[in-house]
Amino acid sequence: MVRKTKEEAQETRDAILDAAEQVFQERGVSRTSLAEIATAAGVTRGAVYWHFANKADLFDAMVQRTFGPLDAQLQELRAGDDENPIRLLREQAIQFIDRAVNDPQYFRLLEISWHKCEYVGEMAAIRDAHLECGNRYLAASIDAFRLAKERGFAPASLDPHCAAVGFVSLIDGMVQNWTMDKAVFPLAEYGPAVIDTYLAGLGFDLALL
Amino acid sequence: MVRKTKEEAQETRDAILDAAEQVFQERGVSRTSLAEIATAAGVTRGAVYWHFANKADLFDAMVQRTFGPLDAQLQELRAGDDENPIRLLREQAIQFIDRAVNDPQYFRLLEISWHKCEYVGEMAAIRDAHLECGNRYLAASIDAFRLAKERGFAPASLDPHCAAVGFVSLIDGMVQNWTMDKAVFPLAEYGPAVIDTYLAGLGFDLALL
DNA sequence: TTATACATACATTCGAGGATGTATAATGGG
DNA sequence: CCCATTATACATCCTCGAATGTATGTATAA
Repeated sequence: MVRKTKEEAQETRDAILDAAEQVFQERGVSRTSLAEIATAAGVTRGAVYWHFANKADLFDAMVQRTFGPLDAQLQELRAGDDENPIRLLREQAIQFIDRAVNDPQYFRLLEISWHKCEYVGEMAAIRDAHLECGNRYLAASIDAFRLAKERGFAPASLDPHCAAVGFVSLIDGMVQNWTMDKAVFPLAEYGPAVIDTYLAGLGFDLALL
Repeated sequence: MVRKTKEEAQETRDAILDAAEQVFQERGVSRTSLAEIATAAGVTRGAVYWHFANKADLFDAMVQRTFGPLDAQLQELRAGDDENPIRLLREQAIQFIDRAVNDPQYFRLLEISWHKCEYVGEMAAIRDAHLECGNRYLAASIDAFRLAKERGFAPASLDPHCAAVGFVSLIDGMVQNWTMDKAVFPLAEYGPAVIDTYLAGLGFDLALL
């Protein structure tokens, strides 16, 4: 039970992160002590403090583990050279919804960061990162709507900024409400339908998507 | 500083609730001690414990103070005998947005319950109340869409449940995103526009609203 | 005279953050 | 290739402050 190999050390680190997800989801971030996480992971607080400076650092690592790779997908959106950029925007939104529905770990992270965590104090940095990521997604959406308008897929009256705000708010709102109580409505079914409703309201021809 | 009259006692109670709003917003619910609230209110912990059993009880009272009367407005929606119930639904949604923009106390409560509070443990009861309130609003929205369809204001293909989920999610998402950073977009301006976009996508004639 | 509306003081618990111990893997020298 | 050294990956221990809840004191309104 001492001095593991580097691989084993990585495993315990992952075990701590896994345990943190579980306990954070059950008891909330600020109410869980590092001792609880250690116990859930089958180690002592010493191990936790070895791998992470404090709870905020642990939380940050936990978030980065699953939300970090998400940035790559964002780049894909901006680099997309589809004739109609809204097609890709729609695709990725539906992918996001599908992942929230089917990937339990992703769901846990969403639930924790939305309903089991207070974005204040040392968590403010994480909040800012979260917010900045959201803003980059919004910026990409604005670009997509603007491009689509220039290419004639949307009416000239369309305001790209307003349209994008509504689009991302719609998705955020649906997934957030769904994470509060999955039984209220079937997200996998309603999600795409509501998105298409909104896009139709903007004047897009759904047959072209 | 001793034995006040009943009126004065009510004033200190309100002062404690006011202070709680401020401190909760600044530092988050779980990170603020009752001592901080007491100091901010200009009293001691004794006063806080006299008026409230503990932090959860205080939080509950704080929420009820501003969100309690909201239920009455909900009844208004169900009792509304407008020919087109979506007109009233739209009106109330815009009122909600306006209040979030113009009423600082209302905004504080929204920000606290969305971003500065963890819905776990003893707060779970409050979460459930919050959720139940949301579900009642959703139920009222479903009714409104169903009625509107029956009366021919919407195409026969409209699914009232799905339409209502999208509607409330849209509003929730916009106001939530706006509370995270007011500078990203003008809620008072975009809110109604996005709502109308969505309603148009559902097939409603905006001229009739 | 009693209940109220607090202030003050006290006991207890709990979690954070080091300090320290320690067995072993990794590394370098002969 | 073997051995000594060092760094690693934890476990254990200790101290400290902070927050909670309660108990008690007390002046005044009722």
